[in-house]
Order: sequence, then C-alpha cells, then structure tokens
Amino acid sequence: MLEPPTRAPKTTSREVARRAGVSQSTVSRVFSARGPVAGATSQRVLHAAAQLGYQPNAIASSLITRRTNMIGLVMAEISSPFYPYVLEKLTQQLHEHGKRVLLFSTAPGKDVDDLLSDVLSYQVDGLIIGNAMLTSQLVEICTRSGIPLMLFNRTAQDSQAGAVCCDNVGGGRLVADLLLDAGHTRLAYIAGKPNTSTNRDREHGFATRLHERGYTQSIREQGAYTYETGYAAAQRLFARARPPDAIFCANDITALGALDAACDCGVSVPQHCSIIGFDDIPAAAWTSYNLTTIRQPVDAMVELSIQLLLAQIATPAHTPQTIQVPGELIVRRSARMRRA
Amino acid sequence: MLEPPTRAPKTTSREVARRAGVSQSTVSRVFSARGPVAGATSQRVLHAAAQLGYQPNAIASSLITRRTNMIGLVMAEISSPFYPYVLEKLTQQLHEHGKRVLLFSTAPGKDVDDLLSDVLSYQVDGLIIGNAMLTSQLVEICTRSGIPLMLFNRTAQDSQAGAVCCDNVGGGRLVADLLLDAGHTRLAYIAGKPNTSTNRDREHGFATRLHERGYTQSIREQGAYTYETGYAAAQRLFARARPPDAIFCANDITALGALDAACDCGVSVPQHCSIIGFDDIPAAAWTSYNLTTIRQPVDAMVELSIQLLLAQIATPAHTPQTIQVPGELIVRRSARMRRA
DNA sequence: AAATCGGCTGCATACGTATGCAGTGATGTC
DNA sequence: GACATCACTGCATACGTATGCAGCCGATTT
Repeated sequence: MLEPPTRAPKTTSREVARRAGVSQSTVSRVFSARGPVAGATSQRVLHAAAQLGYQPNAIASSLITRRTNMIGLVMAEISSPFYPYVLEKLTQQLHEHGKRVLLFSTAPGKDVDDLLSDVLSYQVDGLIIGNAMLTSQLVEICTRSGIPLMLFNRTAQDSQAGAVCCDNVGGGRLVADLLLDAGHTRLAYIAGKPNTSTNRDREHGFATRLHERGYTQSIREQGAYTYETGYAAAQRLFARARPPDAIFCANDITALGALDAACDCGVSVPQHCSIIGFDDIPAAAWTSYNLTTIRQPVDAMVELSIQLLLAQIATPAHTPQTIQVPGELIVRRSARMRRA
Repeated sequence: MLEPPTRAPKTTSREVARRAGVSQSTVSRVFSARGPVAGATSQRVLHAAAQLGYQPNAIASSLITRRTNMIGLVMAEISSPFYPYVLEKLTQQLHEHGKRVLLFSTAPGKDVDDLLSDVLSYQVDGLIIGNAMLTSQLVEICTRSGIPLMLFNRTAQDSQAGAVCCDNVGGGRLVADLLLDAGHTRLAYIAGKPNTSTNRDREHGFATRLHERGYTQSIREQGAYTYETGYAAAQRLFARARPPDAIFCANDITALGALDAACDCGVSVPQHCSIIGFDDIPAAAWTSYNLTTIRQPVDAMVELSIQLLLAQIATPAHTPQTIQVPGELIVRRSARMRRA
C-alpha cells in the first residue's frame, strides 16, 4: 500500500485566527460575510490571511451549509456545433451567479442514468441536462433527492422537471409556410435522431402545417444531426426520379451536409432546391453556405434556464415550469423567398 | 433573513448502519472498499443502503481524504471550433480515471488569475489550463499550493508546470516546405492572436524554414483565430498589387475565412492561391472547403495530458514534463502539391 | 443610576465520512 | 493446551468550516 501523497499543508482558518489573535469563528465570519465583524478586527484577519496565503475551503464549507454551489451539467456530444456556445454561456453565466459547473459528458448512446449516482454524490445544488438521453427514472430520483432538475432544449414529459426550449413546433410551421409561400411543390424533411424531442417537434410542426395547407406529399429521409448523415440523406433525395425542390433539415449541421451534397450533385441552391436549417450556428452565416435557418435564441434560453434553476433552488416547493422561446427566421440565400 | 431551504434529508451512512445492525465504520468500509468486510455483512449493508436509497457523500469523503477527485479545467473560448472536441474528450477520459471535471470559462480578454482562487477553494486534485491566458503568478501559486498544473496546447515558460502540445514549430516548417516545393513564390501568413504560444511557434517554424531555404519576402497579416478575422485578412491580401499565391493560416477557422474570401474575391483555390490551415477541425474536411492542414493529434494529446497529470498527483515530487507531439499533414485540395 | 439595547466576539458543536487502534472470535501451529 | 495469526468489527476521533448561544461592553433610554 502506498503512502498517501504528501501535499503541501493548507493553512486553515484556525491558523489565521491564532495569528490574528481572534477565534476561528471570527475568521469564518469575515470570509463568509455573515454576522457583524468590527472593521479593525476584519482588517487584522484579512492581513493575517494574506500573510499565510489562506484560502477558505469550499468543501468543508459545503459540508456544513449543505450547499456546494456546484451545478451538475450533463451533456452528450459536446462537440456537436450547436452546443459549445451553449456550454460556454451556461458556464459563464452560472459563474456570475456564484455557481460552479461540474461537467459530465455521456458517451454516445448511453443515457444519463449511469452518471447519475456520480453526479449526486457530489451534492450538486442543481442539475442541468443538455442533449443527453434521459429516462423518467432519472427525474424520479432527482425529485426524491430534492435536487432541482432542468432540461435544456428538451421538453419535459414529467412536470417535476423544469425545461427551457425553443418553440420547435412553431419553428417547423414557420418553415412550412415559407416554403409553400415561395411556391415549392416537392418538399422533403431530413430528420434528426429519432426519439429526440427536438426532432419530433420540428417535424411535427412542419408536417402539421403542410397538412393544414393541403400539402400531403412530403418526403422524408433519416439523418442523425451530423454533417455526414445530412450529406448522405440529401444525396439519396437528389438521386430520386423526382428530386425535391425544397429540403427542411432538422438542424444546421445537417443542412450544411445537404448543401454540400447539392453542390456535388450539380443541384444549384436555391435555383433548383431551397435548403433550410435550424439553430443558426456560426457556420450558417459563412459565405460558402449562406444558410436560411431558424435561430434559437441561445442567450435568452440560457438566462431563463439559470433563472428557473436558481428559483427552484431557492424555493424547492415551487413547481417547476416549462418555458418555450420562439425561434427567429434568419433569411439568407439558401432558400427562395415568396415573390413580393 | 430567509429560512434555509428545506432539502429532502439525505440518508447518511449512520442510518444505513443502524438499519443493517452494524457500525458506521463498517458501512464506510463497504462503500469505499477499504479494509476487510465479511461477505454476509457486506450484503446486509448493501441491502439496507438500497432500501434507504443511500448515496455516499463525496463532499464529506473529500474533506477527510483530502482528495476531491475533481480536476479544474479552465478554458477560454470554448466555442472556438478546435476546443469542443478537446473538452469532450478530456471530460470523458478523466471520468474513466475516476476524476470529475470542474469547468471554468474565462471571459474573453481576462486571464486565469481572477478565477484561480475560486478553483483552488474547491480543493481540486489538479488543474488543466486550455487556451486561457495565464500569468507566471498563477504557476507560482499552484506550485506553492502543491496543485499539479497542466498546460494543454501551450508551452510552459516555467518548468514547474507540465505541458502537452503539438509540435507547432515543426508544423510550421512542414507547411513552408510544402509551399516552396509546390513552386509558390509569394507566400503569406495570417497570424493568430499575438502572445499565444501556438501562434508564435507556428509562425516561427514557418518563417525560419522559409529563411533557411532562402526565401525572405513573406507577407504577414494579423488575424485572431476567427473566421471573420481570417476573411478580412485574406481580403486585404488579395487587394494587394501583387497578391500572394499561397497563404498559411494560423489555424483552420482562419483558413476557412480565407477560403471564403478567396471565393468572394474571384481568386480560385488552389489554381491561383493555395491555402493551408492548422488543427484539422471537422469543417476542414467538408467538401466546400477541402482544406489542406496540419492535424493535431487530439486524442493522443488528451491521453498524454491525463497521464502526466495523474502521475503528478500520485507523486507530487516528480518534476513535470513538457511533451510535444508531431502534427500530421493532411492533404486535401486547397493547396497545390509538388509536381511529382 | 438603573435598565435596555445592539454590536461584537468566543465557546462549543455539528456536517458525513475515513481510519488508527483495540478488541473479539476463530483458526492454525508447535 | 498455549500461543500466534488472521479476518472482522466497533470506538473514537479527525477533516475545516458555520452557526446558535451566551457573554461582554459601550451607548442609549427612562
């Protein structure tokens, strides 16, 4: 058995107290800013602390306050283009609210449950689930543990979890109207991963609106929210006897693949085929793509998520809400517009 | 003053102990797998724990073992295209080694120092700094605190910090050879952010090799590791009286901007101008770009970082190393090759 | 002048787990 | 049969901080 490694001994509040000639309680009060401390005393303590290089121990503090100020953040496929910015924004905003981020990344295909006990053992104050698969069991466990749970970009099947997401149904409807108004007649949808609420909602909004306007012939190809699957799905579409003249893609990265497939198949965009995405990732604005898309208001979604989560942490009894934020149509050049 | 929120009371090892008819020590030994426990006893404890929904409290455990199993990860500009995958990989690999990730994102322009006290207060077992600005003061504080420090994709000015990075100098030299061998005569470099070791090294390798081969006329434009700055810098280059016939960009995202600028300026690639990047981000392989680039071996770099960090944690006395990994030339179609 | 009050401080204890030490019983050895 | 050895368990304490309570003192009130 190895010796435990010899770490540099951390200075404790007790040592600071001794040096400053006060009690440990007073040091605690100075650093946690609770309770009254006389100005002179405070100065002495801070001076002694600076000399000793004292850092309050957040772990010890957490143990007794039952607050870690850590938020568990579980995401799958962080490197999928929409999420890095979400992650960055969430991290920074949470930090401004005094919360730290304990990050978990689920392996592809795995759901959150395997990680859950790890997350919970760290006594996080709350939990945000990004685009990770979750089961209803997870929600139940969190509810039982009294840990506020927040779904980002997911709708909640269970009312025990808060949720913030873009109005994906509405976004799908917007796209349906745009394409029909522009006079397109052979519409196609390239789907995202099955069993994701975003794909379900976007497709549902799109299909429903088409149906409402009497259009029932929409084609469908399966994708999986990646460039490669988008490219392949579009290739299949363009190889048809009657290729589509408009494609709605489940997200932007899929649409970028479709755009490149169009280029390689000799289909000019938007003259022969309009292509529309969803998200408005940075690459959508690049001049090679110029993708018309529905922008998710990420900043607003992040702020709402944090507000809701913090509210739940402050008053656990409060029933969590589900909030939808409308998407915004960003017109670029990959889709024909209605003749004015 | 508000009441502290009423959290669901967590079950403790003591309650499990009572229910199983053993002491708290035994419960601890069962869950931490230290010390011998009889099979039957272990079963009783696990059974009682399951009934009560017991989760060991990692915070309490950390306090006494002086090990949090958390690694602080500080990054700037997470959403810059190269880093999301790094972050994902680091998180997953660390998790497999039983370490959790406490994530910090520095605001643009700020250096790490502001976050440092936060990070340290959580008693992280080690610290990985990504593409964040750091000062030598930071290294000193970590050294004094005995916290192993690891730089990712940065070279260490100070030998007290470990570091893993791609051989950026070598990569720059590779590009210089490639462009001269292909017969280019008007070479340009679009720089990344000043004061970053990656930019310094890539530029230095490039310029040095050019000089060694007798070429001294290289042009330079300033960029900042973004699409927009790459686009603008390339525009300036193409507007010159004698525009370059080859551009080496400090990273891929800059090169994508340059490629789009070439397109918009009517410069055909690679016939009139070769463009080369660095990193090999996913978009470099997209058919719209087909970017020739130097691939950073991210997986290997991540694994090395973790190995070095864990080694330092295990034996703090050990002097940390700096490791360089060679980059790999990925030939696509954005650069002319040597006539065979 | 006595009584009241409020600001400030220290004492003691608690948070939930890990671990050194000692004690128990059982087994093996001579 | 005495003794050592071993596996197993409980007792007590420690990790570093937060906080209720009581005590102190100076200032204000009556």
